[in-house]
Amino acid sequence: MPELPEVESVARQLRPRMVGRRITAVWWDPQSRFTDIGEAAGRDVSELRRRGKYMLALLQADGRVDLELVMHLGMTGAFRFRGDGWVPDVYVRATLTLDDAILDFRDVRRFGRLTVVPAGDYATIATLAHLGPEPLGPQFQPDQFHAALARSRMSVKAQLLSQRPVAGVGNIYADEALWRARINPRARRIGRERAARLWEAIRAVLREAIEREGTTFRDYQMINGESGRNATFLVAYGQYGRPCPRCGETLRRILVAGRGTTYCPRCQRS
DNA sequence: CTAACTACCTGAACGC
DNA sequence: TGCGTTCAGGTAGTTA
Repeated sequence: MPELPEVESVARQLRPRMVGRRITAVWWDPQSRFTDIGEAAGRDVSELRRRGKYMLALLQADGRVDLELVMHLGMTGAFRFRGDGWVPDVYVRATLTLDDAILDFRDVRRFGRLTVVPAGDYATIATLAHLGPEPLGPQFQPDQFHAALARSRMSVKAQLLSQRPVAGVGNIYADEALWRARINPRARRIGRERAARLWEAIRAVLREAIEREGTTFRDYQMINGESGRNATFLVAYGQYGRPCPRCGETLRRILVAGRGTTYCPRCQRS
């Protein structure tokens, strides 16, 4: 379940090996739900950005950026360069041939997506088009975050997962941040003070996870095939049945927005 | 429009 | 040991 820290770690490794290269050919599994990425062929990658859980490769032809390759890892997506101890297997769903390397996109569960859009035009990708601010960027501010949460009547966890109040938070870091901020995942009205606490918790949890290059349970790998080191630091996500490290109460597992959710019934009361 | 629900996908874990 | 069932979860599409 790659979320912002995992995608950031992948982007950091991908960037130096993609930017400045020409995509000479592309292949994708016709059975995948990828839209056509054929337009990427023959273009140069001028920049690799990350927005939330998306990676965006700016593509230029004749020195002008006109297209964008949008990449999402979904649940099990990973990029690997041929060589590097990596040999392609049956789960490779797309291949980008660069002028000096071959890059495979491997995705066991096929939840990942690659698609080419006109530069900056995300009309066909609703989540990206309505994506909230970067949690570690200057646009993400406590008051604005409070106002964004107040605009919806969904539970706070469902809102985080929607990517609208803030970009890049998924199931793992939502549970971690809500635990840290002592907010019940089902809470629907979040006051200014608690919004500010959650704002801080999201930033802290993501910053720490990025330092450890993400959380690996099973599938997430970086370009070099290595795992992230954050899994052993998780306090809430998947820790149900264990005592809360803060108050000792047994952490409970519930379903929120259709997702497994772990929280502390004592210190995350409301 | 909003919010809730479901499908997608496949290996791992579980139950008998 | 073997086989069937359930679970995980980000997003898109559908429904109310």
